[in-house]
Order: sequence, then structure tokens, then C-alpha cells
Amino acid sequence: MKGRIPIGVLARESGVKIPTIRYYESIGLLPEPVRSEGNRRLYGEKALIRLRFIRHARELGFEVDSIRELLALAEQPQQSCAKVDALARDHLKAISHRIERLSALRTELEHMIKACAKGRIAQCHILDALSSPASS
Amino acid sequence: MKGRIPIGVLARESGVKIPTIRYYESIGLLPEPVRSEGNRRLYGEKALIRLRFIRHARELGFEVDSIRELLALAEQPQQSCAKVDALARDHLKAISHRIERLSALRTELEHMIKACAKGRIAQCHILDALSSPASS
DNA sequence: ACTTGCTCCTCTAGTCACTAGAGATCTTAT
DNA sequence: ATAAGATCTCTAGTGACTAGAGGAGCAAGT
Repeated sequence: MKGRIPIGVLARESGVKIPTIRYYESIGLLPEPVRSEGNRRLYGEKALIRLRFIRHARELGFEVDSIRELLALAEQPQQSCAKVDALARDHLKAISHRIERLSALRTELEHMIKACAKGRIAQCHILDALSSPASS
Repeated sequence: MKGRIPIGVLARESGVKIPTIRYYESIGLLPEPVRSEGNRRLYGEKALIRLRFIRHARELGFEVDSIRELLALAEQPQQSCAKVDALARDHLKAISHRIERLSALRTELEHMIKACAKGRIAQCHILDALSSPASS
């Protein structure tokens, strides 16, 4: 584990843009790395793992604060898993719900396309596909 | 279709906050409603349907511009079939891709929860679970 | 009619999570 | 030694809200 990775490589390897990496550092989500003689950031493998985790978690819909919590918990392996589990379950539920509604929308779009193929404009129900009351 | 719904009721029924409704109006996502004698906004059922759709679509991660297009699709007055078809196909593709990615991420979360069920965070491999390379 | 209290008005400014640009400095390759 | 490219800091802009100030409208009780 040598700590020689410059920010550009880290960005490429992690899929997180350079300014975003610096932004994550500024909000304390990523620890400040060591600097070279010429003041450049130099990262190690750990930062790469962490960044990839952050990126995936963001894509999962975790907010930065949740990610902070997960990272903190991940660094204290002696603790109980209950908190992480609860967090993960919450997001799993939300994501499943999202998939359901997206599927409904997809169905409507497929209907429209099918109708078009037959030369007529479909009665459009895409609004209905997502217009159930506010309960959420 | 009576047009007597004040903004507060609309907010409650749609699950969209009052300032957000006004914001949507300001960016042209929601049409300007009629006003009362005293300059208050008064909405009809159509606005409610539209707002609910917008809310769901936002929750699903659609950007405002995409929503604008979807709404235009829904209201396709007498557009050519080809245009509607193309738009619908574009969105269908985007939505399918989204569903795929969400499903993959759901799987990851399920793994995380399963790992957690068996013990400590040390065995959760949270970081590993979400740290695959940047394929995107 | 008056007051209390709620809703609504506009407008400005703040938030979150980035993202882009300017201008300077460092590093590497020739 | 020099040119090309990567990186530095700093400021400002973006999208999509969100909160607050200060004021006007309206419904109900006295």
C-alpha cells in the first residue's frame, strides 16, 4: 500500500471528478491526504476504496450525512451492526419502491410506442402512472 | 372541474411544499393559475394531477427538463406519431437503464443486510460491497 | 365593526452537492 | 531550458429547492 496516487488517477479510478474529490475533502468526507514537495495531494489505496464506496452510496441515494455515518461505523468494527442494518433497510425499501414506480412508467411508455407502431397516437396515461395520492 | 383549490390545500394534497409549487410555476413547469380577487392562486384538479406526477417523477430522480418532456408527451396535442414515438423510446431507454442500475444496487444492499444479520460490522464488508471499480 | 389568527403574497438569501473557470505553480518529457 | 500537461487555490455559478422577512387577505368570534 504505497501512497503515491495523484488526484487525477484517483479521479479516473474512482469515477469521481477531481473538483468533487476536493469538495469531499473540504466537507470532511474524505480525509486530507499527504502532500508532495510541491503541495500536490497524494493518495493511497484506502482513499480509492473509500471514494468508490462514496460514489456507489451516492448513487444508491444515500445522503452525505448517512455516508458519513456508515463510514464512521465501518471504522469501528467492534460495534453492533444494528445501525448499519437499519440504514440499509431504509434505503432498500425506498429503492424497491422506486423500481416499482419506474416499472409502471415503463409500461405506459411501452404502450405508447406499441400504439404508435400501429399508426395512431396512444391515449396517454403516463400521468396516471405516477399520479397516486400524496401518501408516498 | 371546479377551480377553487388554494395553494395550501394543493400542497397538502400533492405532497409538494408551497414554496416549491411557486418555484415550479416560476420555471414554467406548472402553468400560472388564475388568481382570486385578493391575488391568491386558485387551482383546479388538473394542477393536482400534474403536481403529483411531478413529485413522483422527481422522487424517481428525473431532472426537471426530463419531466418537462414527459409532460409534453402526455399532452401531445396533435403531434406527429414519429416525434412522440422517438421521445417515448428515448425515455423508455433511460428508464430501463435506471431500473437496471437500481436493481443491481438493490442486490448490493440486500447482501449488506444479509451480512449484517450474521454478526458484526467487521463481517459486513460494507466498503467492499460498494467498492467495485468505476465501470459506471 | 374589530380583533385574532391563519393563509397567502413577493422578494431576497441560504442550502446542498456539486461544477466550471481563472490564474498561478509544479512536474515530466524532450 | 522549455513546453505541455497536471495540479493548486479561490471565486462564482448551477439545479432544485427551502427558509425568512414584512405585508396583505380572509374567516370567525366577540
